[in-house]
Amino acid sequence: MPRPRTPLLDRRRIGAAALRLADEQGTLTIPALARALGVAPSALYHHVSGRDEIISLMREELALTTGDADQDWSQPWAQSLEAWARSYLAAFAAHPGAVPLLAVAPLAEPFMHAMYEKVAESLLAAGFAEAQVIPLINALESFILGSALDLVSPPVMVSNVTRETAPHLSAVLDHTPTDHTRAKSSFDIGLRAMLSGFAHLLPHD
Amino acid sequence: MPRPRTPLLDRRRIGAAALRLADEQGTLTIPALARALGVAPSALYHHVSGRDEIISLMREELALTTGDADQDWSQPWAQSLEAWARSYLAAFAAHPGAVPLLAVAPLAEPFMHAMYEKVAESLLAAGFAEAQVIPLINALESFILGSALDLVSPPVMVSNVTRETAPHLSAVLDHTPTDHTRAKSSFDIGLRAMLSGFAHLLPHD
DNA sequence: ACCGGAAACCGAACGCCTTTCAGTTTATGG
DNA sequence: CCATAAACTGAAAGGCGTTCGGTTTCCGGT
Repeated sequence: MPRPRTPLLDRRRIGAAALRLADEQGTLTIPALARALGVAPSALYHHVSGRDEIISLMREELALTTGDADQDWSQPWAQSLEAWARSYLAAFAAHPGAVPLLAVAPLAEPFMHAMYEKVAESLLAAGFAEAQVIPLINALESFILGSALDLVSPPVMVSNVTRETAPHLSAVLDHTPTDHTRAKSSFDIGLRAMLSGFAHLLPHD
Repeated sequence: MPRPRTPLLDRRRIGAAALRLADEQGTLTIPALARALGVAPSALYHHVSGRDEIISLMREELALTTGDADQDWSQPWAQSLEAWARSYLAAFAAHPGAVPLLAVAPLAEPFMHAMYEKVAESLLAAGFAEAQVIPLINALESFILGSALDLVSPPVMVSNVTRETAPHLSAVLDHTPTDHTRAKSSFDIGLRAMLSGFAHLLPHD
């Protein structure tokens, strides 16, 4: 078969299809991706260097399709940061099947820089020390990523054995939902705790 | 070749060898694991159902070799929790090459229950509501897991382009180390923030 | 308007990995 | 003591990631 009159592939389309596929199937294979794109597997290698780069493109696609533009950075820093964290998690949660893939992938720089710049500006304006800003962002990001993994991990089954050998654990588990609201409320409580902890680092506090 | 007089394999040895191998090589393949154990690849399938179960065994091994026994749960809850979190992260950090594998693996229940029971007891005694305990533990665990991934992720390179387009980000990056102490201080600041945030949930506060 | 080179894709092939299965020898227990 | 199960081997199937040579189409310079 010949070269098509109009190209079938470009990096953007590859990333989008890969994200959709990984989200639906939970795995990403080159043959499946090529099939979804209507192309032979080898065609992909004219646009990307390999599977790892495809995963990077998935993260770019995630950043692009995530509405991070509709974010109000003029609010007080804590509200901005909370909104940022929630939209960040929501982006992952929108593609549950792809999270395990994206979690261990190195982040695509250029698309993160714009966000980072805004967060850094907000935190500096709030009075945080320059040496604190990156650790603050990293800590929050680690929490978000860990929460995303928690969100998509299979629900924890509690064996009946636990009841006799671990009374306190059983007691608190009785007060905990087993569905996906558990991960959501864990994120809520952790996010608020972390943000209120950040507030105590400010000088005038 | 025949059945050996004394078995060469058991689940414990498989898990230990897999953890060591993944830590050193960064990847885990059945042929390499079999080679390390001095057996044929097919021999492994008489003890485990497949690769996924081997990864579960790695987590068991991690829990077993981690000194979580030398933990003093009689301290004030915040100190106990901080010590727990630090030893948890240290366990991951001791096997950097295996972290990406372990991060996305479902956790091996029975080995977590003992720890969870202790944490739950400590938090209940401190006065936290029963419905809060599991979310608190989950939030902390998500942060720890995310930090472990951050710890082993390749150092973020800052392109020079950033300097003109993202002045605030550049400024704070100048005050941030690029080596692995960055991830460590991010964990420190996040952990303290989260714990102090937890304290505010207590009624008498 | 032409033509050489690059671009875009296909098909086949290689090497590796996971998993299965039939066979061989040794331990075990009733 | 012997049948049965356990522990391992070797070969083979099927899949995946990747490379490479081949074919057709587009494009830029003259």
